[in-house]
Amino acid sequence: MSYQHLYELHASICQTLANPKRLEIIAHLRDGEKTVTELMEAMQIGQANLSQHLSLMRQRGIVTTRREGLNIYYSLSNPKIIQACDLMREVLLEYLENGAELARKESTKKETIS
Amino acid sequence: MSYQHLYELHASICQTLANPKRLEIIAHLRDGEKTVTELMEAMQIGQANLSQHLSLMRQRGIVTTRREGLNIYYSLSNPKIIQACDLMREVLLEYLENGAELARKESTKKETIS
DNA sequence: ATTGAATATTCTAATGTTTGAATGTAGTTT
DNA sequence: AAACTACATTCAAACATTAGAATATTCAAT
Repeated sequence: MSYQHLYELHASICQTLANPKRLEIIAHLRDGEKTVTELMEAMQIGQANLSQHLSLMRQRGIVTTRREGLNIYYSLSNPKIIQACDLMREVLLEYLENGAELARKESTKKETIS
Repeated sequence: MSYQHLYELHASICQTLANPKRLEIIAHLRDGEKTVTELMEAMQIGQANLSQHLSLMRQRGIVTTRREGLNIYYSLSNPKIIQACDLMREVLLEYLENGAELARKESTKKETIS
């Protein structure tokens, strides 16, 4: 298996997390399995679209399913997904704080100049 | 700031990692800053395209730059990015191992059935 | 001032993603 | 077996991403 191909697979994992609805799904599954209906009620999303997202996440190995009667329970397949999401969230928050700081300094600079 | 908006920002961080070339750039920057030319020589990529990827990564706060004469040095802005990438790589590898296992079991199943 | 090297930007065609509407399927209840 | 519930799939339009070609910018050397 070539490195190029590994990067592509790796990218497809990232791609799966690169959508606000899917991140929200992950947040909901963080504390245990949920049915599609439960997710649909918790989120603001149409049934078809939710199903599409879940289907993609299942294909990529992010979630697994279990049927019980009419309901299908979705759960995260690997706790490291939560860790990765949390880390990226931290990167985001640090960026926002930093960006706010930078913006403040920049505006001060401009004020000093003008 | 609404949760929806946070999910969107979070998704845009993930989106930035969701490309094989950009993951490769991150891998190259993992052990220190590099110029565009160094990256270009290390990777199989055109100059314009590399510049586009770097520009996107800079906008999203993934990398920072420093100019020295003609050269511009790029470096990762936050070590947590490496951690997040590593975690996702682990998720991928565990999935591949598992998938291989599943595929083996599935094929055994089919053999048993037929 | 001109030239050359390193990097960035713009434009565009090809390709990929997202979403809702409509329809299909699988299990359950009556 | 017919009707119902929970979920999945298909289709198509809107939108976003990717990459190369051409062009522009920025600094350095002459």
